[in-house]
Amino acid sequence: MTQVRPMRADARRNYERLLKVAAEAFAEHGENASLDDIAKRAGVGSGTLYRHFPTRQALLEAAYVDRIEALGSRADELARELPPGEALMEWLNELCVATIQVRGMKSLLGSAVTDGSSAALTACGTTVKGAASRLVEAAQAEGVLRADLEPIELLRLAHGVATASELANGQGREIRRYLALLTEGLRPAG
Amino acid sequence: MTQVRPMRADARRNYERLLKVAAEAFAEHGENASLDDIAKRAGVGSGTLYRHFPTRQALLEAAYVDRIEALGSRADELARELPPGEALMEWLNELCVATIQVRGMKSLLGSAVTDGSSAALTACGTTVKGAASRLVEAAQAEGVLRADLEPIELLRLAHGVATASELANGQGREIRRYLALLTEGLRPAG
DNA sequence: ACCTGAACACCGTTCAAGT
DNA sequence: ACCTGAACACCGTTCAAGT
Repeated sequence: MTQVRPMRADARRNYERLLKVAAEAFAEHGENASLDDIAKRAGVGSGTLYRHFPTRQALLEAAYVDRIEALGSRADELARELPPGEALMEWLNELCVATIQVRGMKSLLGSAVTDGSSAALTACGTTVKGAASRLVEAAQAEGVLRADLEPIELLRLAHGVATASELANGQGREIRRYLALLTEGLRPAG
Repeated sequence: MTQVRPMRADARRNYERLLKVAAEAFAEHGENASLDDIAKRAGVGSGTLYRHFPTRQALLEAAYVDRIEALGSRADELARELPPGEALMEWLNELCVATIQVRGMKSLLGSAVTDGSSAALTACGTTVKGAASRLVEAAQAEGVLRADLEPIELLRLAHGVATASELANGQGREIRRYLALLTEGLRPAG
């Protein structure tokens, strides 16, 4: 573990202002919000932004850490309240909703499950994959989920479902239907 | 129908050079290839590019019209050769492969099935949706596909499957597996 | 140790002037 | 009727100078 020195007071202040402004900017303009504009609105030079967050991904991740953590603890909450199969489906639904409705979250969640992505190894990726693994294993132990399904595959498919719902432009109204189609398959019922 | 006046010789020459160069540029740099660079490489002013193709989408569509048409006729070819269910699955597989492997095609195919997108009404959207409809109806008539599934929903889900496969970074190796998971559902077999 | 902001390279889009 | 390319506004990134 690398020992983290405490930041100088002005550095810490800038860091926090940047995070606050960045969250607003991503919410307003989406994941491609202007970095220069974020620095200006936070009242710092653009170099300062780059010092704290070398890449757009880094800033995106820092701005949404708490939301990702919330998704993680939500998984365990659902696991306590519902049977494994239902807990998994409900969590996937909330994951997809966040993917679509929280602007900037999509690219973050996407790179968390991208093979070979450096972001996949960061806090965000670890949290999401951990949560998915616990729910998947419980559902498989119960016999309500294919045993050959890897947690990361399910996360990728959920990202696909979110993408499909996004194309329908219904602010996520189609998520439950598309998740159900994935779960039940495309063959006629019965 | 609006009568199309033939283009002036130099206009036609520029139009064709732009298309050729654009296809190369999209293949090389992806859908965000620099428009300015395309104009330069085609030896025309940037204004000329904008005259012929007012938006990036318009250029993208023009550059890939023939590939889209090929997907359309491929659907009918498969319908003649295979039983309806297999023809549909094979076509979806080829659609997903094109989505991932032909750079620039993804955004085009995406906007073709985006609700409210102007591109959805263009030649590209009509062709793809027509092909999907024919295959879907045949499969439903045979009783191998859910009767409540709309062709456009299936196209959106296929786009989602392509996205999921893209995240796996396997150049499309996962497409067949992910399509199978969608078709068969996530519950244990048997 | 950290911050600033000018400087650079790049891009999309428009439009007055040209043929 | 069509083309050219300068002009404008914008963006990401770096780095010398400052505190």
